[in-house]
Amino acid sequence: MKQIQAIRGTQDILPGEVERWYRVEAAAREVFGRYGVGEIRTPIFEDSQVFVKGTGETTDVVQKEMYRFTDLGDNDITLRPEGTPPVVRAYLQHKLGQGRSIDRYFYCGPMFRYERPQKGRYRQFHQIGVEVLGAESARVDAEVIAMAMQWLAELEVASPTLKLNTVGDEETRIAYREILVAAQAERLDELCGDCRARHVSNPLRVFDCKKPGCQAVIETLPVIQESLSAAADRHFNGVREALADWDIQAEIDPRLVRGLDYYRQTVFEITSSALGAQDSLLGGGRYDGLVAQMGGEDVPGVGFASGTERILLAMPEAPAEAATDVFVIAFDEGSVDTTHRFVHELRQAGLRALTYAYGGRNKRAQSKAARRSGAPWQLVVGPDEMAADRYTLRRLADNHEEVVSAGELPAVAARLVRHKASS
RNA sequence: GUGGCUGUAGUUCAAUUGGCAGAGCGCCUGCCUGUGGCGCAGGAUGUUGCGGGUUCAAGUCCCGUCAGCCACCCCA
Repeated sequence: MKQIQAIRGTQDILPGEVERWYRVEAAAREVFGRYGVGEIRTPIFEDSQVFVKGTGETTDVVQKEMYRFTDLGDNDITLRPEGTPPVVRAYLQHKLGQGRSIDRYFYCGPMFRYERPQKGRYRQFHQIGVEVLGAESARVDAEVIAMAMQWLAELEVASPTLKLNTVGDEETRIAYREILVAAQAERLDELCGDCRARHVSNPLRVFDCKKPGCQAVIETLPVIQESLSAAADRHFNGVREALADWDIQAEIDPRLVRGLDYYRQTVFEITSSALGAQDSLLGGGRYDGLVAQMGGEDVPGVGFASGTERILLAMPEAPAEAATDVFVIAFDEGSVDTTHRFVHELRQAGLRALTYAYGGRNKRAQSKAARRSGAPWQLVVGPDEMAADRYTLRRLADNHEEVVSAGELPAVAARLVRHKASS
């Protein structure tokens, strides 16, 4: 029979690896908390319209990457490919905007896109993202970026580079689109098929194309910065000034364009040179208009999404944290019952205790298991100890020993372990 | 969705022109040593990713398929 395996592009996160995930998530909660951002959890699947309307009908994500199906009740369902539209949907559904002018949320969880898997790109992948709704100030854009940078710094991510651009407000985009379409039309025959299609559907996306022929044309196309409305120009300068004021280096990239339709004004991306082709750790921007697009008031928004797998790839290998405090070894068969009783008592006392004295494992096997566990403390139970009621807790790192009776063991061990944890 | 590279024990990797599937580490047992990253002796583990084909003979050659990786694409 064929071995059943995980679906292509999905993976198991195993013990020993999951601890690094905890670290990323814990740092997110902690750093985001400093900015007043609280967690929101939305369903993993939604009505497909959430993404068709939110992410945008013309995007590749919606057109060819969604896990979209009809359920048994004949509903059009999609496994979420990104986090922003569901947050906006929840924001509207629960009328979260009432009472507060600025709402800040982060989410954390799996996303699904049907793409060809590669390192740093999976069909089920994980994102941690932030959405700030109800603020139009450029300072909030800068705060969101500062928060992302702070988080990556705490995670010791390798060489993060912030790239920043503006795609203009509505007024800018209407004016710029005309100029851009005209410029592209002049050299349409030099563009690839995809770009000729984008020229009609979404001319801004032509900037994403990496084909040499298109690159040659792109070099000559007018950039949006030259068409910025006064308001958009002021906003972008506001973001840049705030970042400069907080000593955050930003590389202005006039051709940075995001692939989702809802971005307006500020867009940014943080890449890492440690990653190869899929080098984007995190991307985001402002999405004024999305809330209205999804049926709400005209509420502005700004946020980002990060790829957890990619952050993990760019993070240093953490030294393994011991998952056990005390490992108890039975010297012989006659010591096994006492060994297990001690383990039980240590656990009752709040310690992480482990033994390997099962089914006649010899001392050698137990000793190896103790080493594998990484437990800083070891206790051997043998006939001599039991006869004298004197047991030795031994710290492997420096051979420090504490001799205790059976009755004192849990309390003494708890004190020793706590002392170590706090030092 | 396109093109390419790679799949051998738990793991890292060998296996000459097609010729008996192996090693290190890890794992298990015994001996030894009262607290062993020791020593000695022994042991287990594979439909060589899967399915076909060529051949006296396939880990090796051919076809298909699945998976991973690289580039494109896309994006976080």
